[in-house]
Amino acid sequence: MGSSFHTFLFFMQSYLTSQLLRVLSEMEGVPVDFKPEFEQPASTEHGDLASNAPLKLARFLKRAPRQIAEDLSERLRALPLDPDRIKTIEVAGPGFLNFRYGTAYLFSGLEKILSEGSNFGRAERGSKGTAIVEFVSANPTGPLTVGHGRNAVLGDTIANLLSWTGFDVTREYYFNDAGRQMRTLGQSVKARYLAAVDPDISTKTIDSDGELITVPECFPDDGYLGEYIQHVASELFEKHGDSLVSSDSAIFKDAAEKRIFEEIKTTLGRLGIRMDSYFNEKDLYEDNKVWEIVESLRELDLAYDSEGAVWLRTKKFGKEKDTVLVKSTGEPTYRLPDIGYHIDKISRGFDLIVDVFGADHIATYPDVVNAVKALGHNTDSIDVVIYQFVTLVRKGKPVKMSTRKAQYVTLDELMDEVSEDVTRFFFLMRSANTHLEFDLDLAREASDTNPVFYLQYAHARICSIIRKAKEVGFTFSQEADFKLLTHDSEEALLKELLLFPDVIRRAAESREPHRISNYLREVASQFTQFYGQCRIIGETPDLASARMDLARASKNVLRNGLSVLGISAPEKM
RNA sequence: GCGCUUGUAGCUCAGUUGGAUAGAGCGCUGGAUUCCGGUUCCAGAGGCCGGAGGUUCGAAUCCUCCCAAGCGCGCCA
Repeated sequence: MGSSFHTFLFFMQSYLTSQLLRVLSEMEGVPVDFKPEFEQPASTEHGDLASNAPLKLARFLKRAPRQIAEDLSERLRALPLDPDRIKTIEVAGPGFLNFRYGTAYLFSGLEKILSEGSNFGRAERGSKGTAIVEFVSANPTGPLTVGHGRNAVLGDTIANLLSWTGFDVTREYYFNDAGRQMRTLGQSVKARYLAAVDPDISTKTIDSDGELITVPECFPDDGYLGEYIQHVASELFEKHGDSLVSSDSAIFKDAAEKRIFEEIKTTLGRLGIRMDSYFNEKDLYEDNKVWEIVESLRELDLAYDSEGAVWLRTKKFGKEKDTVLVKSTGEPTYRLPDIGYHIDKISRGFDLIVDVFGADHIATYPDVVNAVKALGHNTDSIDVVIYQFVTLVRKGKPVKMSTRKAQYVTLDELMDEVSEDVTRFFFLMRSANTHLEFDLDLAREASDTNPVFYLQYAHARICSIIRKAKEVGFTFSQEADFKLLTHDSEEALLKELLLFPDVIRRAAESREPHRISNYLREVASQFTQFYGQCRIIGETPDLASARMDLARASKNVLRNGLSVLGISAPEKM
């Protein structure tokens, strides 16, 4: 089964830590709780793994760091270190200890990549407990937009990462089909329906971001102008004729909601996203749960009445102002059910609760977490991932977008234009924390300037080599002798491949999928360098099979990595 | 005005949680290649890491103050 708990780096670091501690225990002046640290040097000249222990120890031992480094390296050599694992120790720079891996250990890693196949880099399911990732969570008022797309892809990939590192993951979509937004939706549909029934209905013009639009007289001022509203309306007209003219707008709301939700699910499906559960905010109002929360907050003096509304004392959480929890109409603002929702998730016993929110929530989500905490719940398991907004760029200029009105690019349109794989990748190739500039011209390009194709091409090329070998009937030796892999590019590639489980782990822990895309680019690059310098077919059977195994291992890592990102790994392009 | 986030090569962005000479892709300049897929590879130019202080052996990274951008700031979510 999976290996990621005992990753290659983990093995090396714990081995070197134990050996270093052994040596340090014989030296005077070393603090008892001293823990050596390791890092992967930026430059290969500095070896495979480096420790700054001598630098850290300088102030305790009152000796020059380099001197300490020399001393330590002498003592480590005298142990001696296992040459299969560590080939060389060097003292360098201001006092670093640089270690280089032994090839025997690298080759056992290669065997592992091949034998674990699609599980390489994956930890045992459930070994870390359970996690819930809440994402998308758009209310069904219209098609998903590009902004939702970033949320969806980010959430789904974080869920993948958590699953790969051993969590049993639930993907949840939280929505609200009550409230003002949805009423407006119903009214918008009804107005369009009435216009379909009676084409001569009186109209008015409204201003939408400077554009004048003609709508029926009864169309709500902040109504939804998207074309899909008219689709739903004309469907209702075709089906029911004019029999709904005097119906309540709730019927129209329900019809629109059902239709829109189906479309949302279809859109998510195109991206390969399947939710495990849909949580309707409405359910929180059963058993009076949310009202009990208000009472509890009152008892804690965190809620009070004023101007006919109930207020949350966010000032106590360090905010400048208090905020409304229940409107004077008696309707809660989103904060209250959100508090209830998080308490619900905590009570469902998840070990990790991840929320994926847009930058517009950045200032408000702490209120929710603080309230949950004040109510006596442990909020340590809650982790909020915030992503910045997306700007579509065409021909170097930003594409204008206005979410509420008719003028926006839907996620479906984006996928139609640049494909599902490219959409996912572009959302994942930058850290969530930075503004994403989505260059449509670059995304459409099927060349090496487009990073997705670079990765997929490397995979397809390996598949092609395998096919070719079969075609020409090339014979490999039974068992590959990895010792024949002596070329620099072979060793560099193998070392890169072995990092995969660690990259997965770190990306999962920091909830940063972009680390995977960066890493895969590196793998693809290392592979093409190897490919450029070393031939496979045509070499002696021994060398060819060793290299073929290295190529297969590369294919395995590329495929596993792409599958974490939810992107296809084509055999041909 | 206040809060959060961000500021790194011409452009888009990484930067292993404080390490060594700050990197990649694109673009630009120059080269390579009879080949298992030219959707390739190599080299070069390009930087006051927004600015100024501070912390220490060591700062793009941590602290303070400025400057700029994005998001938010009592009954939208």
